[in-house]
Amino acid sequence: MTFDEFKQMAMVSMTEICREIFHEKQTSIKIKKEAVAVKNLVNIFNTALKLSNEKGFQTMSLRDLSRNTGLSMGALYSYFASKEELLEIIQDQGRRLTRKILTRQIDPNSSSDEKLCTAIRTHLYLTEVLHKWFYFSFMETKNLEKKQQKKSVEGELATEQIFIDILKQGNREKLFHVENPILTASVIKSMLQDWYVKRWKYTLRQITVDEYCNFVIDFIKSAIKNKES
Amino acid sequence: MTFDEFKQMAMVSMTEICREIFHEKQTSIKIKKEAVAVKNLVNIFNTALKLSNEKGFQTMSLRDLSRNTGLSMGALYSYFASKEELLEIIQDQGRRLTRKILTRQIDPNSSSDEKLCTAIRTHLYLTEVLHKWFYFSFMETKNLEKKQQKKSVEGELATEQIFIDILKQGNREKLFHVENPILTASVIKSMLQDWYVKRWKYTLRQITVDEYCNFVIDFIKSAIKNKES
DNA sequence: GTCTATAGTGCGATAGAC
DNA sequence: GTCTATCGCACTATAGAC
Repeated sequence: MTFDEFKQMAMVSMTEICREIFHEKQTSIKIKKEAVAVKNLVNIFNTALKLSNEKGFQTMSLRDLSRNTGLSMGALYSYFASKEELLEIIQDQGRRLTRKILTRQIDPNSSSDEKLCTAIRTHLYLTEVLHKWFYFSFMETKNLEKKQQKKSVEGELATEQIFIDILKQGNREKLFHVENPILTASVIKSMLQDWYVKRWKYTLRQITVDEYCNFVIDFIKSAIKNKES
Repeated sequence: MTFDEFKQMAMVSMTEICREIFHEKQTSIKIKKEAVAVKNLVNIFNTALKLSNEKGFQTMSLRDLSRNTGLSMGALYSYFASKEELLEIIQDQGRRLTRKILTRQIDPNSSSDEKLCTAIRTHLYLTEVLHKWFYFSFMETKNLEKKQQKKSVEGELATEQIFIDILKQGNREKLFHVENPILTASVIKSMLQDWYVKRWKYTLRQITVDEYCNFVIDFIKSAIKNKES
Protein backbone atom coordinates (compact mmCIF):
# COMPACT_ATOMS: atom_id res chain seq x y z
CA MET A 1 0.00 0.00 0.00
CA THR A 2 1.41 3.34 -1.03
CA PHE A 3 0.54 6.71 0.40
CA ASP A 4 -1.59 7.64 -2.61
CA GLU A 5 -3.56 4.42 -2.40
CA PHE A 6 -4.13 5.10 1.27
CA LYS A 7 -5.50 8.55 0.63
CA GLN A 8 -8.16 7.15 -1.67
CA MET A 9 -9.00 4.13 0.44
CA ALA A 10 -9.28 5.95 3.70
CA MET A 11 -11.59 8.51 2.13
CA VAL A 12 -10.77 10.96 4.82
CA SER A 13 -11.48 14.30 3.33
CA MET A 14 -12.18 17.46 5.21
CA THR A 15 -15.55 17.60 3.46
CA GLU A 16 -16.59 14.19 4.67
CA ILE A 17 -15.60 14.96 8.23
CA CYS A 18 -17.54 18.19 8.13
CA ARG A 19 -20.62 16.48 6.77
CA GLU A 20 -20.49 14.08 9.70
CA ILE A 21 -20.15 16.94 12.15
CA PHE A 22 -23.06 18.76 10.53
CA HIS A 23 -25.42 15.83 11.10
CA GLU A 24 -24.30 15.21 14.67
CA LYS A 25 -24.19 18.75 15.98
CA GLN A 26 -27.69 19.90 15.08
CA THR A 27 -27.95 21.47 18.53
CA SER A 28 -25.15 23.96 18.00
CA ILE A 29 -25.38 24.38 14.23
CA LYS A 30 -28.27 26.64 13.36
CA ILE A 31 -27.92 26.28 9.59
CA LYS A 32 -30.40 23.96 7.88
CA LYS A 33 -29.06 23.50 4.35
CA GLU A 34 -26.38 20.83 4.22
CA ALA A 35 -24.57 22.27 1.21
CA VAL A 36 -24.17 25.70 2.78
CA ALA A 37 -23.27 24.36 6.21
CA VAL A 38 -20.64 21.89 4.98
CA LYS A 39 -19.01 24.46 2.73
CA ASN A 40 -18.66 26.92 5.61
CA LEU A 41 -17.61 24.27 8.10
CA VAL A 42 -14.75 23.20 5.85
CA ASN A 43 -13.70 26.83 5.64
CA ILE A 44 -14.00 27.39 9.40
CA PHE A 45 -12.10 24.26 10.41
CA ASN A 46 -9.34 24.69 7.86
CA THR A 47 -8.83 28.28 8.88
CA ALA A 48 -9.06 27.53 12.61
CA LEU A 49 -6.47 24.75 12.26
CA LYS A 50 -4.18 26.96 10.23
CA LEU A 51 -4.32 29.89 12.64
CA SER A 52 -4.13 27.71 15.76
CA ASN A 53 -1.15 25.80 14.51
CA GLU A 54 0.64 29.05 13.83
CA LYS A 55 0.02 30.74 17.14
CA GLY A 56 -2.13 28.55 19.38
CA PHE A 57 -5.86 28.23 19.78
CA GLN A 58 -6.13 30.62 22.72
CA THR A 59 -4.15 33.30 20.92
CA MET A 60 -6.36 33.03 17.85
CA SER A 61 -9.27 35.37 18.44
CA LEU A 62 -12.64 34.83 16.84
CA ARG A 63 -12.04 38.15 15.11
CA ASP A 64 -8.96 36.57 13.50
CA LEU A 65 -11.09 33.64 12.48
CA SER A 66 -13.78 35.94 11.14
CA ARG A 67 -11.29 37.93 9.09
CA ASN A 68 -9.57 34.86 7.65
CA THR A 69 -12.72 32.91 6.82
CA GLY A 70 -14.49 35.94 5.38
CA LEU A 71 -17.43 35.15 7.66
CA SER A 72 -18.78 37.66 10.16
CA MET A 73 -18.70 37.09 13.91
CA GLY A 74 -22.45 36.52 13.83
CA ALA A 75 -22.17 33.94 11.07
CA LEU A 76 -19.47 32.04 12.95
CA TYR A 77 -21.74 31.70 15.94
CA SER A 78 -24.27 29.91 13.74
CA TYR A 79 -21.80 27.04 13.56
CA PHE A 80 -20.76 26.64 17.18
CA ALA A 81 -22.08 27.76 20.54
CA SER A 82 -18.79 29.01 21.96
CA LYS A 83 -15.08 29.12 21.25
CA GLU A 84 -14.67 26.31 23.76
CA GLU A 85 -17.10 24.14 21.80
CA LEU A 86 -15.20 24.75 18.57
CA LEU A 87 -12.11 23.35 20.29
CA GLU A 88 -13.99 20.30 21.54
CA ILE A 89 -15.48 19.48 18.14
CA ILE A 90 -12.08 19.50 16.45
CA GLN A 91 -10.52 17.37 19.17
CA ASP A 92 -13.34 14.86 19.29
CA GLN A 93 -13.41 14.34 15.55
CA GLY A 94 -9.67 13.70 15.37
CA ARG A 95 -9.80 11.08 18.11
CA ARG A 96 -12.66 9.15 16.57
CA LEU A 97 -11.04 9.17 13.18
CA THR A 98 -7.78 7.69 14.48
CA ARG A 99 -9.56 4.88 16.20
CA LYS A 100 -11.76 4.10 13.21
CA ILE A 101 -9.05 4.06 10.56
CA LEU A 102 -6.49 2.20 12.67
CA THR A 103 -8.76 -0.68 13.58
CA ARG A 104 -10.30 -0.82 10.08
CA GLN A 105 -6.95 -1.25 8.40
CA ILE A 106 -5.56 -3.98 10.61
CA ASP A 107 -6.60 -7.50 9.56
CA PRO A 108 -7.20 -9.45 12.80
CA ASN A 109 -6.07 -12.69 11.18
CA SER A 110 -2.66 -11.57 9.94
CA SER A 111 0.67 -12.27 11.60
CA SER A 112 2.12 -9.97 14.23
CA ASP A 113 4.80 -8.97 11.78
CA GLU A 114 2.29 -7.85 9.18
CA LYS A 115 0.10 -6.18 11.79
CA LEU A 116 3.01 -4.16 13.09
CA CYS A 117 3.90 -2.87 9.63
CA THR A 118 0.30 -2.05 8.84
CA ALA A 119 -0.26 -0.26 12.13
CA ILE A 120 2.88 1.86 11.74
CA ARG A 121 2.19 2.64 8.10
CA THR A 122 -1.47 3.44 8.67
CA HIS A 123 -0.70 5.69 11.62
CA LEU A 124 1.92 7.64 9.66
CA TYR A 125 -0.24 7.94 6.55
CA LEU A 126 -3.23 9.06 8.57
CA THR A 127 -1.30 11.74 10.42
CA GLU A 128 0.22 12.81 7.11
CA VAL A 129 -3.18 13.32 5.49
CA LEU A 130 -4.61 15.09 8.52
CA HIS A 131 -1.43 16.53 9.85
CA LYS A 132 -2.91 19.89 10.84
CA TRP A 133 -5.64 18.12 12.73
CA PHE A 134 -3.22 15.93 14.68
CA TYR A 135 -0.81 18.71 15.46
CA PHE A 136 -3.70 20.74 16.77
CA SER A 137 -4.98 17.88 18.94
CA PHE A 138 -1.55 17.29 20.35
CA MET A 139 -0.91 20.90 21.25
CA GLU A 140 -4.30 21.93 22.54
CA THR A 141 -5.23 19.00 24.78
CA LYS A 142 -4.33 20.87 27.93
CA ASN A 143 -6.70 23.69 27.03
CA LEU A 144 -9.67 21.35 27.18
CA GLU A 145 -11.84 21.04 30.24
CA LYS A 146 -11.21 18.07 32.53
CA LYS A 147 -13.83 15.78 31.05
CA GLN A 148 -12.56 16.25 27.50
CA GLN A 149 -8.96 15.87 28.63
CA LYS A 150 -9.83 12.49 30.07
CA LYS A 151 -11.15 11.41 26.67
CA SER A 152 -7.86 12.43 25.08
CA VAL A 153 -5.88 10.36 27.56
CA GLU A 154 -8.12 7.36 26.91
CA GLY A 155 -7.64 7.79 23.18
CA GLU A 156 -3.89 7.87 23.55
CA LEU A 157 -3.83 4.77 25.73
CA ALA A 158 -6.18 2.94 23.33
CA THR A 159 -3.84 3.55 20.39
CA GLU A 160 -0.94 2.35 22.49
CA GLN A 161 -2.87 -0.76 23.46
CA ILE A 162 -3.14 -1.73 19.80
CA PHE A 163 0.67 -1.84 19.65
CA ILE A 164 0.97 -3.65 22.99
CA ASP A 165 -1.35 -6.40 21.69
CA ILE A 166 0.61 -6.76 18.46
CA LEU A 167 3.89 -7.06 20.37
CA LYS A 168 2.47 -9.70 22.70
CA GLN A 169 1.18 -11.67 19.73
CA GLY A 170 4.68 -11.44 18.26
CA ASN A 171 6.13 -12.93 21.41
CA ARG A 172 3.70 -15.86 21.24
CA GLU A 173 4.49 -16.43 17.58
CA LYS A 174 8.22 -16.26 18.43
CA LEU A 175 8.68 -13.58 15.75
CA PHE A 176 9.55 -10.89 18.28
CA HIS A 177 11.46 -10.92 21.51
CA VAL A 178 9.91 -8.12 23.55
CA GLU A 179 10.56 -8.14 27.27
CA ASN A 180 8.58 -5.02 28.04
CA PRO A 181 5.66 -4.59 25.63
CA ILE A 182 4.31 -1.50 27.39
CA LEU A 183 7.52 0.52 27.18
CA THR A 184 8.21 -0.79 23.69
CA ALA A 185 4.78 0.34 22.50
CA SER A 186 5.45 3.66 24.19
CA VAL A 187 8.64 4.40 22.28
CA ILE A 188 7.09 3.20 19.02
CA LYS A 189 4.33 5.70 19.58
CA SER A 190 6.81 8.47 20.28
CA MET A 191 8.44 7.86 16.90
CA LEU A 192 5.08 7.99 15.15
CA GLN A 193 4.18 11.16 17.00
CA ASP A 194 7.40 12.83 15.93
CA TRP A 195 6.26 12.70 12.33
CA TYR A 196 3.51 15.22 12.89
CA VAL A 197 4.87 17.08 15.90
CA LYS A 198 8.24 17.86 14.37
CA ARG A 199 7.01 17.96 10.82
CA TRP A 200 9.01 21.13 10.01
CA LYS A 201 12.20 19.12 10.56
CA TYR A 202 11.30 16.43 8.06
CA THR A 203 10.08 18.97 5.53
CA LEU A 204 13.37 20.83 5.95
CA ARG A 205 15.29 17.64 5.25
CA GLN A 206 12.99 16.64 2.38
CA ILE A 207 12.13 13.30 3.92
CA THR A 208 8.90 11.80 2.59
CA VAL A 209 6.37 9.91 4.66
CA ASP A 210 7.34 6.67 2.90
CA GLU A 211 11.03 7.14 3.65
CA TYR A 212 10.27 7.83 7.29
CA CYS A 213 7.86 4.91 7.41
CA ASN A 214 10.33 2.41 5.98
CA PHE A 215 13.05 3.68 8.25
CA VAL A 216 10.93 3.39 11.39
CA ILE A 217 9.76 -0.11 10.51
CA ASP A 218 13.35 -1.28 9.92
CA PHE A 219 14.56 0.39 13.09
CA ILE A 220 11.88 -1.14 15.27
CA LYS A 221 12.22 -4.59 13.74
CA SER A 222 15.99 -4.55 14.30
CA ALA A 223 15.34 -3.79 17.93
CA ILE A 224 12.65 -6.36 18.65
CA LYS A 225 13.09 -9.28 16.25
CA ASN A 226 13.73 -12.65 17.80
CA LYS A 227 17.38 -13.43 17.18
CA GLU A 228 16.98 -17.13 17.96
CA SER A 229 14.69 -17.92 15.09
CA MET B 1 26.08 7.69 37.55
CA THR B 2 22.72 7.54 39.29
CA PHE B 3 19.99 10.13 39.14
CA ASP B 4 20.77 11.43 42.63
CA GLU B 5 24.45 11.82 41.82
CA PHE B 6 23.47 13.71 38.68
CA LYS B 7 21.31 16.13 40.58
CA GLN B 8 24.21 17.12 42.81
CA MET B 9 26.82 17.21 40.07
CA ALA B 10 24.79 19.22 37.62
CA MET B 11 24.01 21.80 40.31
CA VAL B 12 21.01 22.93 38.41
CA SER B 13 18.79 24.49 40.97
CA MET B 14 16.07 26.98 40.30
CA THR B 15 17.90 29.40 42.59
CA GLU B 16 21.12 29.22 40.61
CA ILE B 17 19.32 29.76 37.32
CA CYS B 18 17.50 32.76 38.75
CA ARG B 19 20.73 34.26 40.08
CA GLU B 20 22.17 34.03 36.59
CA ILE B 21 19.11 35.68 35.09
CA PHE B 22 19.25 38.45 37.71
CA HIS B 23 22.79 39.40 36.71
CA GLU B 24 22.14 39.26 32.98
CA LYS B 25 18.81 41.04 32.80
CA GLN B 26 19.69 44.25 34.65
CA THR B 27 17.85 46.18 31.93
CA SER B 28 14.46 44.67 32.68
CA ILE B 29 14.87 43.89 36.36
CA LYS B 30 14.51 47.05 38.38
CA ILE B 31 15.32 45.49 41.74
CA LYS B 32 18.80 46.13 43.11
CA LYS B 33 19.21 43.70 46.04
CA GLU B 34 20.22 40.25 44.83
CA ALA B 35 18.68 38.40 47.77
CA VAL B 36 15.26 39.96 47.24
CA ALA B 37 15.34 39.67 43.46
CA VAL B 38 16.41 36.03 43.38
CA LYS B 39 13.83 35.01 45.97
CA ASN B 40 11.03 36.62 43.96
CA LEU B 41 12.33 35.36 40.62
CA VAL B 42 12.29 31.78 41.91
CA ASN B 43 8.72 32.34 43.00
CA ILE B 44 7.70 33.97 39.71
CA PHE B 45 9.27 31.34 37.45
CA ASN B 46 8.04 28.39 39.47
CA THR B 47 4.53 29.76 39.51
CA ALA B 48 4.60 30.77 35.84
CA LEU B 49 5.79 27.29 34.85
CA LYS B 50 3.16 25.63 37.01
CA LEU B 51 0.27 27.72 35.67
CA SER B 52 1.46 27.60 32.05
CA ASN B 53 1.91 23.86 32.08
CA GLU B 54 -1.62 23.47 33.37
CA LYS B 55 -3.37 25.72 30.91
CA GLY B 56 -0.86 27.33 28.55
CA PHE B 57 1.13 30.52 28.76
CA GLN B 58 -1.33 32.65 26.80
CA THR B 59 -4.25 31.52 28.94
CA MET B 60 -2.39 32.35 32.13
CA SER B 61 -3.08 36.01 32.79
CA LEU B 62 -0.70 38.19 34.77
CA ARG B 63 -3.53 38.52 37.27
CA ASP B 64 -3.35 34.73 37.72
CA LEU B 65 0.38 35.03 38.19
CA SER B 66 -0.04 37.90 40.61
CA ARG B 67 -2.59 36.00 42.70
CA ASN B 68 -0.52 32.79 42.79
CA THR B 69 2.82 34.41 43.56
CA GLY B 70 1.37 36.76 46.14
CA LEU B 71 3.03 39.65 44.31
CA SER B 72 1.06 42.60 42.96
CA MET B 73 0.84 43.43 39.26
CA GLY B 74 3.15 46.38 39.84
CA ALA B 75 5.73 44.23 41.60
CA LEU B 76 5.71 41.67 38.78
CA TYR B 77 6.55 44.36 36.27
CA SER B 78 9.71 45.15 38.26
CA TYR B 79 11.01 41.77 37.13
CA PHE B 80 10.19 41.79 33.43
CA ALA B 81 9.26 44.40 30.86
CA SER B 82 6.34 42.55 29.30
CA LYS B 83 4.59 39.20 29.33
CA GLU B 84 6.34 38.43 26.05
CA GLU B 85 9.73 39.00 27.68
CA LEU B 86 8.88 36.66 30.54
CA LEU B 87 8.24 33.95 27.94
CA GLU B 88 11.53 34.64 26.20
CA ILE B 89 13.59 34.57 29.40
CA ILE B 90 12.24 31.15 30.34
CA GLN B 91 12.80 29.74 26.87
CA ASP B 92 16.29 31.14 26.51
CA GLN B 93 17.45 29.85 29.86
CA GLY B 94 16.21 26.32 29.14
CA ARG B 95 18.00 26.16 25.80
CA ARG B 96 21.34 27.33 27.16
CA LEU B 97 21.14 24.92 30.06
CA THR B 98 20.59 21.91 27.79
CA ARG B 99 23.56 22.76 25.65
CA LYS B 100 25.84 23.43 28.63
CA ILE B 101 25.03 20.29 30.59
CA LEU B 102 24.99 17.95 27.59
CA THR B 103 28.41 18.95 26.27
CA ARG B 104 29.90 19.17 29.76
CA GLN B 105 28.94 15.59 30.59
CA ILE B 106 30.19 13.91 27.44
CA ASP B 107 33.91 13.01 27.53
CA PRO B 108 35.25 13.67 24.02
CA ASN B 109 37.78 10.85 24.33
CA SER B 110 35.39 8.05 25.23
CA SER B 111 34.07 5.41 22.84
CA SER B 112 30.91 5.94 20.84
CA ASP B 113 29.20 3.32 22.94
CA GLU B 114 29.95 5.16 26.17
CA LYS B 115 29.11 8.52 24.63
CA LEU B 116 25.72 7.28 23.49
CA CYS B 117 24.84 6.00 26.96
CA THR B 118 26.02 9.20 28.62
CA ALA B 119 24.16 11.43 26.18
CA ILE B 120 20.91 9.52 26.63
CA ARG B 121 21.23 9.35 30.39
CA THR B 122 22.23 12.97 30.77
CA HIS B 123 19.40 14.16 28.56
CA LEU B 124 16.83 12.15 30.50
CA TYR B 125 18.18 13.17 33.90
CA LEU B 126 18.30 16.81 32.90
CA THR B 127 14.75 16.85 31.65
CA GLU B 128 13.70 15.00 34.78
CA VAL B 129 15.21 17.61 37.09
CA LEU B 130 13.83 20.51 35.07
CA HIS B 131 10.81 18.80 33.67
CA LYS B 132 8.48 21.78 34.04
CA TRP B 133 10.96 23.95 32.23
CA PHE B 134 11.32 21.56 29.30
CA TYR B 135 7.62 20.90 28.98
CA PHE B 136 7.05 24.62 28.89
CA SER B 137 9.72 25.16 26.24
CA PHE B 138 8.30 22.42 24.09
CA MET B 139 4.72 23.66 24.24
CA GLU B 140 5.26 27.39 23.98
CA THR B 141 7.80 27.63 21.16
CA LYS B 142 5.19 28.63 18.61
CA ASN B 143 4.09 31.56 20.76
CA LEU B 144 7.50 33.16 20.44
CA GLU B 145 8.28 35.81 17.90
CA LYS B 146 10.07 34.71 14.73
CA LYS B 147 13.60 35.53 15.88
CA GLN B 148 13.22 33.57 19.12
CA GLN B 149 11.60 30.68 17.27
CA LYS B 150 14.64 30.43 15.07
CA LYS B 151 16.84 30.07 18.16
CA SER B 152 14.64 27.21 19.33
CA VAL B 153 15.00 25.41 16.03
CA GLU B 154 18.77 25.86 16.13
CA GLY B 155 18.86 24.49 19.66
CA GLU B 156 16.90 21.43 18.64
CA LEU B 157 19.12 20.74 15.65
CA ALA B 158 22.26 21.25 17.77
CA THR B 159 21.14 18.61 20.27
CA GLU B 160 20.38 16.27 17.42
CA GLN B 161 23.80 16.91 15.91
CA ILE B 162 25.42 15.60 19.10
CA PHE B 163 23.69 12.28 18.50
CA ILE B 164 24.49 12.26 14.79
CA ASP B 165 28.19 12.68 15.58
CA ILE B 166 28.14 9.88 18.14
CA LEU B 167 26.45 7.53 15.66
CA LYS B 168 28.97 8.34 12.92
CA GLN B 169 31.83 7.70 15.34
CA GLY B 170 30.20 4.36 16.16
CA ASN B 171 30.19 3.45 12.47
CA ARG B 172 33.90 4.24 12.20
CA GLU B 173 34.67 2.22 15.32
CA LYS B 174 32.55 -0.62 13.89
CA LEU B 175 30.54 -0.71 17.12
CA PHE B 176 27.34 0.43 15.42
CA HIS B 177 25.85 -0.21 12.03
CA VAL B 178 23.85 2.89 11.26
CA GLU B 179 22.87 3.45 7.66
CA ASN B 180 21.02 6.70 8.23
CA PRO B 181 22.52 8.65 11.15
CA ILE B 182 20.20 11.64 10.70
CA LEU B 183 16.97 9.68 10.92
CA THR B 184 18.38 7.49 13.66
CA ALA B 185 19.30 10.53 15.75
CA SER B 186 15.84 11.86 15.06
CA VAL B 187 14.01 8.87 16.49
CA ILE B 188 16.38 8.70 19.46
CA LYS B 189 15.50 12.28 20.20
CA SER B 190 11.78 11.54 19.93
CA MET B 191 12.14 8.86 22.62
CA LEU B 192 13.97 11.25 24.90
CA GLN B 193 11.36 13.91 24.30
CA ASP B 194 8.58 11.54 25.22
CA TRP B 195 9.90 11.37 28.77
CA TYR B 196 8.99 14.98 29.51
CA VAL B 197 6.19 15.49 27.00
CA LYS B 198 4.15 12.46 28.07
CA ARG B 199 5.34 12.48 31.63
CA TRP B 200 1.80 11.84 32.96
CA LYS B 201 1.85 8.46 31.28
CA TYR B 202 5.04 7.32 32.97
CA THR B 203 3.93 8.68 36.32
CA LEU B 204 0.67 6.78 35.89
CA ARG B 205 2.58 3.57 35.24
CA GLN B 206 5.09 4.24 38.02
CA ILE B 207 8.07 4.05 35.72
CA THR B 208 11.17 5.78 37.11
CA VAL B 209 13.62 7.76 35.05
CA ASP B 210 16.26 5.03 35.54
CA GLU B 211 13.91 2.32 34.31
CA TYR B 212 13.03 4.36 31.25
CA CYS B 213 16.68 5.22 30.66
CA ASN B 214 17.87 1.62 30.81
CA PHE B 215 15.05 0.51 28.57
CA VAL B 216 15.74 3.16 25.94
CA ILE B 217 19.49 2.42 25.91
CA ASP B 218 18.83 -1.31 25.46
CA PHE B 219 16.24 -0.69 22.77
CA ILE B 220 18.45 1.63 20.75
CA LYS B 221 21.51 -0.57 21.08
CA SER B 222 19.54 -3.60 19.87
CA ALA B 223 18.54 -1.63 16.82
CA ILE B 224 21.92 -0.19 15.88
CA LYS B 225 24.62 -2.53 17.15
CA ASN B 226 26.90 -4.02 14.54
CA LYS B 227 25.88 -7.67 14.24
CA GLU B 228 29.07 -8.65 12.44
CA SER B 229 31.42 -7.91 15.33
C1' DG C 1 10.49 47.64 46.73
C1' DT C 2 5.72 46.99 46.72
C1' DC C 3 1.21 48.51 46.58
C1' DT C 4 -3.53 50.19 44.59
C1' DA C 5 -5.98 52.43 41.05
C1' DT C 6 -6.84 53.10 36.53
C1' DA C 7 -6.04 53.96 31.55
C1' DG C 8 -6.70 51.92 27.27
C1' DT C 9 -7.40 47.96 24.41
C1' DG C 10 -9.45 43.93 22.53
C1' DC C 11 -12.00 40.02 23.72
C1' DG C 12 -16.33 36.61 23.51
C1' DA C 13 -20.87 36.76 22.77
C1' DT C 14 -25.55 38.49 21.26
C1' DA C 15 -29.49 41.21 19.46
C1' DG C 16 -31.74 42.76 15.66
C1' DA C 17 -31.61 44.63 10.80
C1' DC C 18 -31.68 42.84 6.23
C1' DG D 1 -28.27 32.79 6.50
C1' DT D 2 -25.41 36.59 7.15
C1' DC D 3 -24.39 41.08 8.59
C1' DT D 4 -23.29 45.23 11.72
C1' DA D 5 -23.38 47.33 16.10
C1' DT D 6 -22.70 47.02 20.66
C1' DC D 7 -22.54 45.29 25.58
C1' DG D 8 -19.91 44.01 29.42
C1' DC D 9 -15.84 42.19 30.84
C1' DA D 10 -10.88 40.88 31.51
C1' DC D 11 -6.72 41.80 29.89
C1' DT D 12 -1.72 44.15 29.72
C1' DA D 13 0.68 47.81 31.24
C1' DT D 14 1.67 52.04 33.93
C1' DA D 15 1.55 56.03 37.16
C1' DG D 16 1.95 57.54 41.58
C1' DA D 17 1.14 56.80 46.74
C1' DC D 18 3.50 54.74 50.54
